[in-house]
Amino acid sequence: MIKIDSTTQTCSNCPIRPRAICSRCTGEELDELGKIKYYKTYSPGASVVLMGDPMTFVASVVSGVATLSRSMADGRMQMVGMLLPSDFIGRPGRDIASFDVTAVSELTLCHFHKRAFEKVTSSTPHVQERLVEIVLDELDATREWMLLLGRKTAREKIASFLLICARRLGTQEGESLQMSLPLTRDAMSDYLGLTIETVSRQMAALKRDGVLVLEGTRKVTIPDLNRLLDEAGDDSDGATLP
Amino acid sequence: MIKIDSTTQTCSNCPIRPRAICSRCTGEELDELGKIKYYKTYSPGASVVLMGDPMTFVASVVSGVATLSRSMADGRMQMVGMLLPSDFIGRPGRDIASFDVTAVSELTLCHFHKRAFEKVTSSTPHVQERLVEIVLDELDATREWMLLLGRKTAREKIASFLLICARRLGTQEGESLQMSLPLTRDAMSDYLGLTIETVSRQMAALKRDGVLVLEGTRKVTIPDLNRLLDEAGDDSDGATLP
DNA sequence: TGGAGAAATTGATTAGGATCAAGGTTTGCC
DNA sequence: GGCAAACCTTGATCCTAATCAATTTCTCCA
Repeated sequence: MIKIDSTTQTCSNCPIRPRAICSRCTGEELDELGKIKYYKTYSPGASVVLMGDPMTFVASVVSGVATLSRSMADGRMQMVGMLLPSDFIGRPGRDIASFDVTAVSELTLCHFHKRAFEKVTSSTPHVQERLVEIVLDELDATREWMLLLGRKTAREKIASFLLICARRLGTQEGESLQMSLPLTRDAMSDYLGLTIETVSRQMAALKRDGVLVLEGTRKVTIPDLNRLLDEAGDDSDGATLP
Repeated sequence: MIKIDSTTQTCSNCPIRPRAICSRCTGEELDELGKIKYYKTYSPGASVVLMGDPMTFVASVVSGVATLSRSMADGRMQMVGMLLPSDFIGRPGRDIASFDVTAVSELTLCHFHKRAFEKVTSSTPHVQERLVEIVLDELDATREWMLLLGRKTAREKIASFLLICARRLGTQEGESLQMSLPLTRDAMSDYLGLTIETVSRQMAALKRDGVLVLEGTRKVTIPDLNRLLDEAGDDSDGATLP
């Protein structure tokens, strides 16, 4: 029987957070799943799946960071999503991966066999409904990202990225907010549709202007979240992560 | 009882194409829906829903073209999707619209009350499954579009757009392919993350280079689809429409 | 059929980010 | 601790697409 640890918001029987899949699970529905899970670890840079590969599993991120991306024949590539702990990888009903999944840090996934997973979801209406919701959330976040890619300036893109990271990874520290960036400058440039040089320059500019404080290259402090929000040029504060 | 007209691939009882929602409906599941549908017409430029509005219906496009878009406080906007006949508008389980829907031509929608629709879907597993699939398709198309917005040149963007239009709207005409563009230059620029001037110039360039033939401003002939595919710089030929 | 307004094209100029090219810093490992 | 490789920053220059500014071409209705 699956229990939800309401403190950590993490399902105690599996690393899939309630918001990811089992928010309404009170009982045995996912029990079978718990029995068939297995863990797998990937080193930084390792490929989890390649576009076109058969997808025989669904999984959730236990620890580390992974990216979703698509690339062109000549090597240009665009990240289309970033996966943090508790995020879900998988396409119920789909057999072929439609993008690359790559580990950007030491990454641990909790796998489930896709068929078994599908068996559970298809026989459990509320899990099915939750799936539609998850995918709709992803779609919303992805469309938000389209606005960023198509219309925002480099500075706004960086600010938006920091904002998204702050929302998911930031910890309050008195007035300000602290976090450790999940991506290298290089991966950031892939995500934002920029070059690494532009990312570096704009980070420097935001630092110079007091929007952020950098300690080393990854540790970021945001002294004033509203200031960052302004810089991101965002209407909606519902920005989430594709 | 819903019947599927296999010739037109259109459900005879409602204008939702089988691929959109009821490909496996052989019987009464959607019967109730057929009774409660109603049609509504919008003139060009009219707003169907605005971001943040309560969404009390789901609908499908009967005729005309609509766009999905998001905009920033200062007026910059980005189209995030284009809806052609048979496409589906709606977010089962969602009460608030997360983008604007606008008619770009005379537009007729077939509406269903959302609650009634949800009742049908939630009690019909295979319709539920189909819903997940529809949203996953949209997600794939949207991610494909992210690659375009983030990494393609203006010329490649135009070529990609033409390719997508050709796939959905083109009619074989001997060796070549003909179609009528569904969007104005202005709407194209919104879709592609460009300005209207750049769209115009690149269309002219592609015409000059023999990739397309223009008759008036909307009628396009593609003499060689492979040439266009090259210009679009696309790996996958699975490009679909967000 | 003519004319007005919308839509599209074309030209000149500018600017934001890419590219090319060195240097600096971290990080990790022996 | 020292070294190498990866990662990051900074500078100079270039180029693509944006911006500003007129026309020109459609469209559609009186």
